[in-house]
Amino acid sequence: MTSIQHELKQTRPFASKGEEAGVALMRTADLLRRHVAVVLAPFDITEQQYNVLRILRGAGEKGLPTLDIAERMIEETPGITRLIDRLEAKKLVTRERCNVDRRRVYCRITKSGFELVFALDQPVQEVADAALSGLKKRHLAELLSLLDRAREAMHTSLINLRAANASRR
Amino acid sequence: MTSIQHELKQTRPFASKGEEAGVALMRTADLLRRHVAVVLAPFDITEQQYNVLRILRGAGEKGLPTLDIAERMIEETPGITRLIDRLEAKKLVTRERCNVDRRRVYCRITKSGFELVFALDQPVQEVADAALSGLKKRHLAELLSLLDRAREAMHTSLINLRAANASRR
DNA sequence: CGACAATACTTGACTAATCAACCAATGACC
DNA sequence: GGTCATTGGTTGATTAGTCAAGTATTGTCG
Repeated sequence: MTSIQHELKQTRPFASKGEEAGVALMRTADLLRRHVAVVLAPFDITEQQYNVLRILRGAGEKGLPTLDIAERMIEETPGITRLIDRLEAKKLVTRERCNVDRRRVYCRITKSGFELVFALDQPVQEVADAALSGLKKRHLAELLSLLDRAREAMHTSLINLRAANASRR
Repeated sequence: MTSIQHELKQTRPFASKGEEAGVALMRTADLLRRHVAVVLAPFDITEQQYNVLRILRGAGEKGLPTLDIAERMIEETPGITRLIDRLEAKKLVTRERCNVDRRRVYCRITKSGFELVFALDQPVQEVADAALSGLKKRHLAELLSLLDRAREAMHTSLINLRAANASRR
């Protein structure tokens, strides 16, 4: 009986190693996500909102068009517009329509948004390191390389899957 | 520049290896989650609903009390009651109050719920294997062991974190 | 230059997740 | 046996996520 089976009190075995690794992967990520959420909660922002703020900090002065932000999110987010609506309401970002290409809306982080992300830098790093403290440096590097390798295959297969699914209608 | 930085078009470096591994972990898991979601979509159930059905299949005839299901979920779900409400509405599970301990509500999978999970076994396993096809057997085993090790530390630290946060009020 | 496709969002309608407050049943203790 | 904490679950209010359809702008090509 593997550790993940024990954790989830599973009675039946996994159909394949891939399925087992997949379940372990999603569960581990969820646990980590919740670590971060606990740190963010007192500041009244969600992980996704925090993710946007960090992206916009990285983008600098000129900001970034809405959909470019969506592309850079850790977790895919179709509701990017309303996500940014909420950040705008909190005055953590501003939006401005681009004059060169009037379809685009540039988003920029505000001063108070910047201060918020900055204040969160240390606690977030600390919680991430603490959460993964079970792994030594060498293990972290190994994990990273395995994950990179896994994602490579997934990136193309997800596109294919969706295309196949869409055409089925 | 690492692969995850390139993927997210990140301009600034990660503060620590832990943070970088954490981001890679959440992104990889999200990608996998979406693979599964695409497979489940035609059957009109979400990943969480599917997770509950699989748990109840494993539980067998006698079923499982509501909160016991919550404990076994891959992703933590405070909204377990309403999640099962929806499964009940679809006639995929039934609920019955326990006569021995009248606080408990036992949930059981129905015949059509069982048939649905059964029909999904193969496609779900296939998509998981396909998604992780970048990793050879040996790699999967390594990944699994690294994830197990990571979760061990997280399990206790999350409880502590939440307790510390709660008492701060 | 005019039709048509593509891009970059936005909106509406709906479903799902979250948190706190609640209620009922049980267990523990004097 | 009566109080009080605990357990197991539900509900209400709010926020967030999702999908499909819509609008405005731009780019393409005959």
